[in-house]
Amino acid sequence: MPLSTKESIVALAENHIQQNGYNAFSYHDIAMQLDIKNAAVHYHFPKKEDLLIAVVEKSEQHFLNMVEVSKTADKSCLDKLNRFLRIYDNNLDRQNRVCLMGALATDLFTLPAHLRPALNRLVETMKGWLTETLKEARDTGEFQFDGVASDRAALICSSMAGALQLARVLGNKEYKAIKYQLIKDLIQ
Amino acid sequence: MPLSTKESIVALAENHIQQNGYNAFSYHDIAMQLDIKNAAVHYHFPKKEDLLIAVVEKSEQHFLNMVEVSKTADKSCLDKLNRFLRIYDNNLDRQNRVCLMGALATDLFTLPAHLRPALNRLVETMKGWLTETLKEARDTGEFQFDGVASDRAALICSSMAGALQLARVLGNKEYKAIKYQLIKDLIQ
DNA sequence: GTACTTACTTACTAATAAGTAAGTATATTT
DNA sequence: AAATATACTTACTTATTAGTAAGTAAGTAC
Repeated sequence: MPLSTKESIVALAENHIQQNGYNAFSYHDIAMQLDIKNAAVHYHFPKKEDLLIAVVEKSEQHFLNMVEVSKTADKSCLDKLNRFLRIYDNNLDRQNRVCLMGALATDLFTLPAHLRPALNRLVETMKGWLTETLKEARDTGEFQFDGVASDRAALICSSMAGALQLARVLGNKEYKAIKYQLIKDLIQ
Repeated sequence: MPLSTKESIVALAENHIQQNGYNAFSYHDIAMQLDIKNAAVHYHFPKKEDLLIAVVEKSEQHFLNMVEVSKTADKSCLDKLNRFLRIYDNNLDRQNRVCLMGALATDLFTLPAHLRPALNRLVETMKGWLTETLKEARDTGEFQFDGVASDRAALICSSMAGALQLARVLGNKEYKAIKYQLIKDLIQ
């Protein structure tokens, strides 16, 4: 089924944010793309921060859906990890989008305060799932790594966020090199 | 000696960019901080992009100075690596600044085209020096790691960029965990 | 069929932005 | 002493932005 106007606004806003950051798009941009007026966007999301929260919450929902699919579809922890990393691959493929955390981190202190718990929740959810996956993999002997699993999860999240950004500056080859380095460090 | 007005403008712009991004500061902000007028900033840097280029070039110069100091001051490659990582530590200490690459990556495609070679040069310079340091350390047996040294250097650059961003969202504990994980993976 | 809701449009406001043109005071050069 | 360069200020323009108030057309509820 086609997206409602409201859903389309969120999808376009997400894309703008991950393409150029929160400050680089206006309600007018989105209105034009949907062939509606500025005020129609305000009807659905009165303040720009309402739209931002919706984008972050949609992204968390999207991740939780991925987790559900993973439960039945992935047989190994490497499968799970690869599914996780595909989130970043997809961003790279969509015209070098950066990840949502990376896109919002720089502007974070200029953004409305109640964005922060929403973003924190999203990142904790992602890092938490990755931590559990790493623990499980180390228990079964599938992965080997030193230190605390949650620290390793934080390293992977920050590396991938940085990799998408570095790819913009140095090229996409860098992204792949970083990604395979991270995997190799786990399977040895 | 005190900074000239021109130098102060660059220093303040750098700080704004790494604090809140390129789009979140105006010439008016800088003028106010220096108790001069809007147009005085335009006198020194006619276009905002001129100021941006100056910030990136100053940052590269700063790095090259660090390299010179390192040549005589650092006895081991671990000393060199720690000096490199101190760049990021200093950003964390200065009210959770993100690194310049990370700050500009999100907005990159909205920025004037001639910013890109300047930023590319800065990042290549940093990555190049880190690559040489890693090679040297592996040759002497000080560090151990798999794969190509330049890939490992890319991983460290992206991880640290991401770590500063993740620290904003999840807290500074994450930063330290990521940093020590990276070092531990080299010295084992 | 009347009240109410949904999803908008029209038409605006207020604020902020980058950038410019013209003028001025002070120092430097010739 | 006159000309010129430096480092600004004053006063402005143009463009863009988030946000709003009031109106409307089409559907839904009762």
